[in-house]
Amino acid sequence: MAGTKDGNGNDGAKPVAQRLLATATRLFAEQGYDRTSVQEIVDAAGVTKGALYHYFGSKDDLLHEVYGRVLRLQQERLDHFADADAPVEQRLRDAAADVVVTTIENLDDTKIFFRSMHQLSPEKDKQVRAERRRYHERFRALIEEGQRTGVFAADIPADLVVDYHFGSVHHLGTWYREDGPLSPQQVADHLADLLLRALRP
Amino acid sequence: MAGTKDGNGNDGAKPVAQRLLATATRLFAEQGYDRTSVQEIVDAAGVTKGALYHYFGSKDDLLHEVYGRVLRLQQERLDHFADADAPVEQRLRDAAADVVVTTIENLDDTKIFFRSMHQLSPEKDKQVRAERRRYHERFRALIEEGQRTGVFAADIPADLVVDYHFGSVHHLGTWYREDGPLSPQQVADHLADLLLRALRP
Amino acid sequence: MAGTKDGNGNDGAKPVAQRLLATATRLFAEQGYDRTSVQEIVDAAGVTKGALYHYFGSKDDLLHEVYGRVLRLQQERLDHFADADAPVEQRLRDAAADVVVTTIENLDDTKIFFRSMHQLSPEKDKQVRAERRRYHERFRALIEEGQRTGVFAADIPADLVVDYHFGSVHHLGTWYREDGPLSPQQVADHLADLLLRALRP
Amino acid sequence: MAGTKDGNGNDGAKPVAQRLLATATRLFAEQGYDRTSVQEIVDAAGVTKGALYHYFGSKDDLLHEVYGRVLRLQQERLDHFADADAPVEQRLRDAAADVVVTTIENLDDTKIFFRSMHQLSPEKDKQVRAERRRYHERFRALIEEGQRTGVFAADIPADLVVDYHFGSVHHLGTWYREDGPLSPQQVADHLADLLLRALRP
DNA sequence: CATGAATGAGGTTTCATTCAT
DNA sequence: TATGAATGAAACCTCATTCAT
Repeated sequence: MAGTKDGNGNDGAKPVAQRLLATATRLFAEQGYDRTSVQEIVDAAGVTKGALYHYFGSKDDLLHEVYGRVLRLQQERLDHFADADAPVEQRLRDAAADVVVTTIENLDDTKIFFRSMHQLSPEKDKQVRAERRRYHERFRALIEEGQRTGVFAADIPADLVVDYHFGSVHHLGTWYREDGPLSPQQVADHLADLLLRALRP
Repeated sequence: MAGTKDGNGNDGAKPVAQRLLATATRLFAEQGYDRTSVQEIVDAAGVTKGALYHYFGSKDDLLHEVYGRVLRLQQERLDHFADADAPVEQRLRDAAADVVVTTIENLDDTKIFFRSMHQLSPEKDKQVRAERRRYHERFRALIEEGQRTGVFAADIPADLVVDYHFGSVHHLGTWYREDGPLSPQQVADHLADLLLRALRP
Repeated sequence: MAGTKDGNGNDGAKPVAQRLLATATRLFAEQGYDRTSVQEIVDAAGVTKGALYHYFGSKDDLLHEVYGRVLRLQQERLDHFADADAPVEQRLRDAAADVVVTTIENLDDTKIFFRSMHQLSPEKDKQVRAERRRYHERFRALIEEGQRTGVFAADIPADLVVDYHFGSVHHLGTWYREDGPLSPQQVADHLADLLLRALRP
Repeated sequence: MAGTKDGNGNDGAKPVAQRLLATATRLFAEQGYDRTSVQEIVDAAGVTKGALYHYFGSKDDLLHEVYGRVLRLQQERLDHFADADAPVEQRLRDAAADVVVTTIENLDDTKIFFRSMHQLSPEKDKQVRAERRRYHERFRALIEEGQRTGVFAADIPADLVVDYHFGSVHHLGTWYREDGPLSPQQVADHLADLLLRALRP
């Protein structure tokens, strides 16, 4: 009786809601939000539409849940590294590398995040933008701190540097392959290195 | 009174095919490819669906045309700067800055490009990927040249650096606003600067 | 007042899928497959398009279902008569007459069958052809048996005789009228008679 | 300069109108009337739509022209054989065989004829039906003559016999293959034979 | 004679969502 | 909790025909 009830791949091991979310995440990442039908999701999850609408108010809700998970995760981790007791260049390096690793480890979620953000309903979009802004500002504060204390070059707007780094993070979904030559940590180290070098005074 | 009947953007001034393409570009950039219906495009362009399908074989074709235009433009400009007679750090800086300026100047096209690439039909997708690869390789060659000649740091994969820079270019559509504090040229100079600094040995 | 709300043929008495199939059959027979729109079918059946596509994968599927029904019916009946314990000329006469009667009794289905066969999708067409061939061969075997045993003229290809008879069956949809002078059984007897006479040695 | 003007397959050898009709006939036979678009016809004939509508009032007209040609041909030939100076059984045999041969020799036209008859506009349909009726009656008269004079069995309605034979003619398009084992003349002889044997008193 | 751009109605199909059970 | 039949709007696309040139 332990583990799964039946033998097919989509058994009842995980609670239905989680299974639906995981399936939707995979399909959204593979095909895009608009190209994925509710029917596909429930078929792949082995449930019926009624079940989906029991747990989620709409298809849009599913997308929002994916966002929520990835946003909470990244914010927590950024706070963790930014609050550490270390020189600012170390804290920035750690934070910059960590977001790369967690992005790669959750590549499906982040692909969806960056590609489908503009497909949320207006109200949810507003909410997500607010959380994104908070994240951006925390990261920017690190850069500004370094600029104030003279360890980073100050002749460049901190906002631009944030977008510079997140551009490369955003882009990971386009080119990173699990079976490529670099491990997530190696990519992270290289990208953090590039950022820190670019900020050398 | 010059041109045609009325003064707004949707009169009959431009040939129908061009008008359709321009309208589609704008709507795709604003709403995304999937969210934009053929009906919306033809209504906004002031023609009927029949006219659209007279000039374009499918909705997919419209997207492909947008891509073609931006790809040709960027490849031409990259070739121009990469072939120049100047030190490699100058050629890379110019190319890196130029792609930022032209991306901002064609922000609708490039937004579509980066967001909707994966929504092309398989055959067209293949074709676009091939052209993208050619672009990528030309850019990478510049970096490798600098690494070989010792003017750029050699302890980082050139491929990764290309994706590093194009991440920030890709990202422009997400944050750049015409009415923001920085002109396209200023953004370009800053981003090229960041790249060149990151590559200092 | 038995059954459901109203007394006309399109109430909710029959399950929706059956009602759709019956309606489609009638309309295909009257107007042809291509000339009958899905909208006409659902309007006549008193449901919406969504309902039709809930039960049938495509318009093509509807046609295929009609075929399936008539093919199964005719094959069963042919097998029944061909397997009987009687002289071959009796078995052939019975089979030949029966296919005429059942064709007339299901004239809508068979009209569609003969007129629209070539409008099936390639894969379904292949399947139908295979079943038709099986039917043809069973019928031919009867003729060949009579030819071998000397009760039928042997100087004519059995294949041709099968097509000779089925030509007249095929043709029934073109000229037979319910209110004409001959009952289905009379037509069947005459046509079987013609076939048997033509086969006299 | 003799013959054709240019080297492609659809040159100007034949007058445009004839070329259009021949092309339409082939396409209608291959794909059916409804499945063949005017665009396909003009593309295959190497002209433009304007040209087609210059010569033919509508797509329907093309179909009607195909019918007209085959109807005139068959009526002429039937009249010729029926008016001959020979015993009625000879005249019937010749007419019955001839319609088979000319049907096979114009199989495209006759396929269209039998399959698409019901797709004519009401007025043209009426006209075609009238000509068909005239043909049918001429053929029936031969049978009745033989029945009156005792050379044919009289216990069967002459109308039914006509449809019996024309069923097999109608059916030719379904099974006859140019590369099959029987020549048109052989098929014709066999089918005429079957008819005459069936009519033996 | 012939062109081909443009029309506008209609084609089949998909889909998120609801609701009686 | 969960089902799945049914909705109805909207999607992309096709086509016979017209008309200014």
